[in-house]
Amino acid sequence: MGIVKERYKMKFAKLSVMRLFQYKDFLIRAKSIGIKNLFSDDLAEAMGTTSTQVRKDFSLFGLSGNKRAGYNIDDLLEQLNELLGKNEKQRVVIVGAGNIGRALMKYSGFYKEGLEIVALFDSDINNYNASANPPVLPLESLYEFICKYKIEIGVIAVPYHAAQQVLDIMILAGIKGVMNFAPIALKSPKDFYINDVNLKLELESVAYFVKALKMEQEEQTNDV
Amino acid sequence: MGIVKERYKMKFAKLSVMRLFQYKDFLIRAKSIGIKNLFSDDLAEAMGTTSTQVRKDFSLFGLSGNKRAGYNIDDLLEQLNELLGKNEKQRVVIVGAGNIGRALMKYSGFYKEGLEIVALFDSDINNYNASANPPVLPLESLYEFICKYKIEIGVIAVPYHAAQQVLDIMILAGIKGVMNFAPIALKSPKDFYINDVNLKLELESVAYFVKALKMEQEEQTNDV
DNA sequence: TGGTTAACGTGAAAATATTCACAAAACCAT
DNA sequence: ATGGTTTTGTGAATATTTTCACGTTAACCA
Ligand SMILES: NC(=O)c1ccc[n+]([C@@H]2O[C@H](COP(=O)([O-])OP(=O)(O)OC[C@H]3O[C@@H](n4cnc5c(N)ncnc54)[C@H](O)[C@@H]3O)[C@@H](O)[C@H]2O)c1
Ligand SMILES: NC(=O)c1ccc[n+]([C@@H]2O[C@H](COP(=O)([O-])OP(=O)(O)OC[C@H]3O[C@@H](n4cnc5c(N)ncnc54)[C@H](O)[C@@H]3O)[C@@H](O)[C@H]2O)c1
Repeated sequence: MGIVKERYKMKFAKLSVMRLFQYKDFLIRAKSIGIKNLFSDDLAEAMGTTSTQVRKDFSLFGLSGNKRAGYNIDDLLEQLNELLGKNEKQRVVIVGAGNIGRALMKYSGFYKEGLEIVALFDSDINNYNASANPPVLPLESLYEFICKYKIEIGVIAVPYHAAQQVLDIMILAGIKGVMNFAPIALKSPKDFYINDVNLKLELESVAYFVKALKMEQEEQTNDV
Repeated sequence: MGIVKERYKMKFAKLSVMRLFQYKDFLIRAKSIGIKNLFSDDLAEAMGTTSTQVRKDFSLFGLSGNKRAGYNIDDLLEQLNELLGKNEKQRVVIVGAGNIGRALMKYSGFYKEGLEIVALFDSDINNYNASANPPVLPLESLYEFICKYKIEIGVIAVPYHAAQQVLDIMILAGIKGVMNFAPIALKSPKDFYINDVNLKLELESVAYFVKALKMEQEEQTNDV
């Protein structure tokens, strides 16, 4: 019964999962500057949330600390790594070696967390570079590559009109989840995970909320 | 009373706002291929949501269509542009001319939506390029630039240890909201809007949920 | 050593977000 | 015109997430 409940939570508490990853990053940093223990208050302060939220997140996933002494960073990190699966290395392919694809490729932070970008794929012959590390390969070899190396994670960084076609190849070849930068709602089987990252939307929304804040202030000034 | 309610909703229905921007993008595309009208079902299908969600979002913001005839794209786009503020041009500065900063700079899609990237700033002299368009300028000129051109929107694309210091300059100079790529919780006044975009987190979470899906399937196979 | 108390852990309550269910309007066919 | 059908618009219900409130417990202190 308890286990079923846990599974259920794991499936639905998406936002908690996201926060756990963030807690982990902060803990790694705290550890690196010599901190050994901290309280839920400290974590909350660093993460811009509340101590209740921190403890609730931990509670949902069965992570525990010590009454009055807070959390031991080493213990907590061990539990988090277990839970979040740092220990298995995950290989990732990126399709689209343009602005975004290359930016991700050059970022070194993924590797530390067990995510290895093993290859990029592009349809433009001018972008091929088989001897680079990671290599940029022709789109035509995508299917075979995924099958051969049993890749499960992909990134879609192609223009929106090519995104579904790329995804279809990935699904057929055995990929189970993607991070998608193309601004389009992709179709996939139910047991496939898509994480849409729409950077235009993210920036537009900043402009919107800035305007909204401004209007709110004007209103308050005009009131009373 | 009605207006107050609307304002309240505008402030809190963040996810609805985000979806409105997405509806808008889809409508622009639909219009460009000659479509004149569509139903909430069509929109829902294209966006990967439900028609109820679409109508509810519209309802919250007072957007309306025609019973039985659905929505006229031109009308709807006009209302959306009014609401989401396409009509004002917004100038944006990016701090950090590295992988992410440059990827954003090269993306042409912002301009169409009234977002103009007017300059990048960096602390590394090797990245300066005052004659490029947009120019890459020294960090030292950031404060003055923002003040001079009354910029309100910023992007933070620097390493995490530099992010707060960059934000502090921006706040002081009059910026009102940022999109932040640095994986750290930034401190800002209450009337400042921060949109955190944590790409490592987004990719890690794909790996996590793929694993979670797999475990779920295994469980189902073992059950019965 | 036993009382104090700071901090955790977690049900219950509140706030948000989504989905349901259906009335009302618009169009169509007759 | 009239009845049937389609689609919108929206309160009410449900689901999810966050916050509150407080019991519990282990560390510290006198
Ligand atoms: N760069 C940004 O800041 C930004 C912002 C918002 C959204 N996006 C979205 O992210 C995606 C990628 O953007 P970008 O700026 O990197 O684009 P880009 O044009 O720089 O790169 C796209 C790459 O995909 C390749 N490509 C095209 N069709 C392909 C196919 N069928 N298979 C394989 N490769 C193919 C192209 O050759 C190109 O190298 C786009 O969907 C874009 O809308 C990007
Ligand atoms: N590239 C990615 O795929 C990726 C993925 C996840 C997170 N991020 C985050 O996004 C941010 C930017 O990443 P990136 O890959 O573009 O990094 P980058 O190292 O390529 O670029 C950072 C740029 O910021 C400049 N800089 C450093 N300190 C500065 C300061 N005080 N003021 C102005 N400029 C300064 C550097 O000179 C450099 O040009 C980082 O915080 C990183 O953690 C990036």
